[in-house]
Amino acid sequence: MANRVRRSMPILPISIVMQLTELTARQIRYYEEHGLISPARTDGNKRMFSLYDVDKLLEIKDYLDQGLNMAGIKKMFEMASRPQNVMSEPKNLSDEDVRRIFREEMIPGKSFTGKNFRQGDLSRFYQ
Amino acid sequence: MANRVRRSMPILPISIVMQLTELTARQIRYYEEHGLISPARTDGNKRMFSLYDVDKLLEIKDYLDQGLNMAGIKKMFEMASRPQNVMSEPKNLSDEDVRRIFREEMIPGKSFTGKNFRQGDLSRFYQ
DNA sequence: TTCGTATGTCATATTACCTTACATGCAGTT
DNA sequence: AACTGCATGTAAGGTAATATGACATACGAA
Repeated sequence: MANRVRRSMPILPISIVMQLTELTARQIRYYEEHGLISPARTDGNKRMFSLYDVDKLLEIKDYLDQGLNMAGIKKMFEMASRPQNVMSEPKNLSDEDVRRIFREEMIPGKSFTGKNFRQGDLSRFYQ
Repeated sequence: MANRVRRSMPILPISIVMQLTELTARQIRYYEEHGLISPARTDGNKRMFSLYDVDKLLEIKDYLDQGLNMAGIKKMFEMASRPQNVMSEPKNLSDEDVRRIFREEMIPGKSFTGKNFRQGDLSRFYQ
């Protein structure tokens, strides 16, 4: 379907991300400082966030509620970003496969049903 | 489908709208001055645009290319925002009907196929 | 030419964001 | 109780990205 804004396009200023996530600027910057997100920057050094970043911030909130710390959350993201080794057989995945899997499993909004993603967080902003 | 950002939510600063539409700030403000768009404002008076606003700006560009002036474009928007009188019979539309028609015919992204909307303008920002 | 329209450009003001630094509340340790 | 580390609050000082208003300009129509 061709009618969905690119989730990776940096279009949101921090003020809007604060509203969408109910996080403070301090929190958002702190998470960036610890490598959990990497928002784009304008020429003038202002952070610009994508919808993908917003999804990630909501995940971070959730993990924090569950008692994880920065290091733990970072690990979770690292795990989620590589194809998991379900069986022990070598899979012989091509780069293209990896990219497809990443897209389908990691990027929220593609398959919202995976266990890595909670449903309903962004639902108030969708119609 | 529940997975589309509310098109009416003001989330975009003017700099991003400039990129998305390839309009200058001057142009965007001028169109607002003439009542073609009505972006929201922050507490500090900065304009914040919705995706709906972006669609409208792209329409304005198109109409300008076709030689319309501000007044003409405004009329077009007024026309598009009311249910057109296809047959001369009284239709007995309920308020709910009117709202549905408005949604389906006016709001871009719902039915992108109507003659009121050009396809492909925003396509580079969608996937 | 003169006029109107859409847009460019500049000056000046203010907001929204930046970084840095220090403060604070709390959970575990010792 | 005192000490530590972590996540967050908060304040100071700097600047990018807006805002408005005024004047300039290109161009087509009268």
